[in-house]
Amino acid sequence: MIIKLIIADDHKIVRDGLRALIERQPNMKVVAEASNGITTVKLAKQFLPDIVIMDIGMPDLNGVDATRKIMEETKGVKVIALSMHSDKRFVIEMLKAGASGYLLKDSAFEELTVAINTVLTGQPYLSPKITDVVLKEYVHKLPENKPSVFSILTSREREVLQLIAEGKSTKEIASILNISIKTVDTHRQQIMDKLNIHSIAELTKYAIREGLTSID
Amino acid sequence: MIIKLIIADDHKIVRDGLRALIERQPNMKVVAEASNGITTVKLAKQFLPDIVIMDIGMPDLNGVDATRKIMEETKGVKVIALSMHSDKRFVIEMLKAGASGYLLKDSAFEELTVAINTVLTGQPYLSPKITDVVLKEYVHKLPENKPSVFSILTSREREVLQLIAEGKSTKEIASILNISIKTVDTHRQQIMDKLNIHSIAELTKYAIREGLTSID
DNA sequence: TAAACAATCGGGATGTTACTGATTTTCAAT
DNA sequence: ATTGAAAATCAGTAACATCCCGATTGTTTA
Repeated sequence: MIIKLIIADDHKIVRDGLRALIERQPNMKVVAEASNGITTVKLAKQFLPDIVIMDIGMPDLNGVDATRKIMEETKGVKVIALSMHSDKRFVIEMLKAGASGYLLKDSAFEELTVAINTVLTGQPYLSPKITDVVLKEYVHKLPENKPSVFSILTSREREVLQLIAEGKSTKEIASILNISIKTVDTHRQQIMDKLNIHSIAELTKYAIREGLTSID
Repeated sequence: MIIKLIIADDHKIVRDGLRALIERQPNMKVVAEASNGITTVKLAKQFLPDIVIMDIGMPDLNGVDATRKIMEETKGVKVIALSMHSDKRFVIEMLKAGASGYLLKDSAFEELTVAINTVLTGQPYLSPKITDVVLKEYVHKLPENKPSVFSILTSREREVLQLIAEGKSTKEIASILNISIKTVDTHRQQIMDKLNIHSIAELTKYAIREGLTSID
């Protein structure tokens, strides 16, 4: 039995590469390719493949919503997300939309074949780096529907983080908040421990991602 | 005669795909792969390939500066940029750095083989969509709307800035670049003076805006 | 050739951070 | 009202980072 696949990615050379890799597998065949979300949905309905390999960042219709539509409008078509983002919000949204797998583009091709075979047995497949993220989020969400990623940090910690990400020095922050430098130190330490981030640069990126500061 | 290539891209599955495509060409061989800029330069010096296929957005050292280094430190090694950006500044800087070709990831693989063969005859190759951008720039000599990081900072300064924005400490940077901590200090000071930015957080935001680092 | 730039390094004063420990405040639950 | 947990506060000390000064060497450019 031949496994039928559709490849959806907005970069043709990436599709070409994936097709070359997949067609080295004797039991797999790429029946169609798409470079945007709308076409992907259309082709999925038309070809009813076993698997759609879905990039997230695509024009017209993003991979998440394309997945949702495929789930609504077809039966038995599984979606495996192939993304460069390990951002937990993307992962969660993709899984909510009905994806059966989530792979990072960092992965080796062999991981994709494992993912395809796993997904076809009805089980989900996640990249190891992704599993961690998802489990943490899941555990956090169990007791209450707290959508905020900031359930980790206290409001004071968020204040301090924001000021750090705005480029303020420890001394300046202490002055702005009318507390001692040592207290600011401790807050920063606590923030870094909680987030497992240990540089101002990465802290800044985190704050940007979470909307605590802007890039300007 | 076999054409020797090095593939540099931070996504393993993309490298896997490109390798699969290239190795279907009987006269081409991938002699090495790299997932960051510094390794790419090292491997180029070591293997002296005919062509380096170079992604622009890579950790440690971006594709533009990696290209510049390869031009300085090797002879006869051609670089073909493979980028998802058609941003004018990236194209111009990449060509100034010494790249012989600039392909968009939208391109088909066949275009890459054409590019490789063209570049080996000593001629440049650009994706059709790119040609337009470049010609306008050269013919009309439009003033660059914003002075980019490439015109303000030296290549060494950009290296240091990128590592700072990736969260590396002064000590780590000194170790990575094999220079003294004091030199890194001076570079950072020089960077901050030139940009009139005086915190790691704002430096990080600047690096993000200029494409020297990514938000994840 | 002189001037400017790039890359390298050092001394010394000051500021920041990591690690450890501790006190006070707040506030919800019993 | 008391207890317990979390939050917010602060300090000492060693290591590290940063700022401000100056300096050397090689390369490029006017």
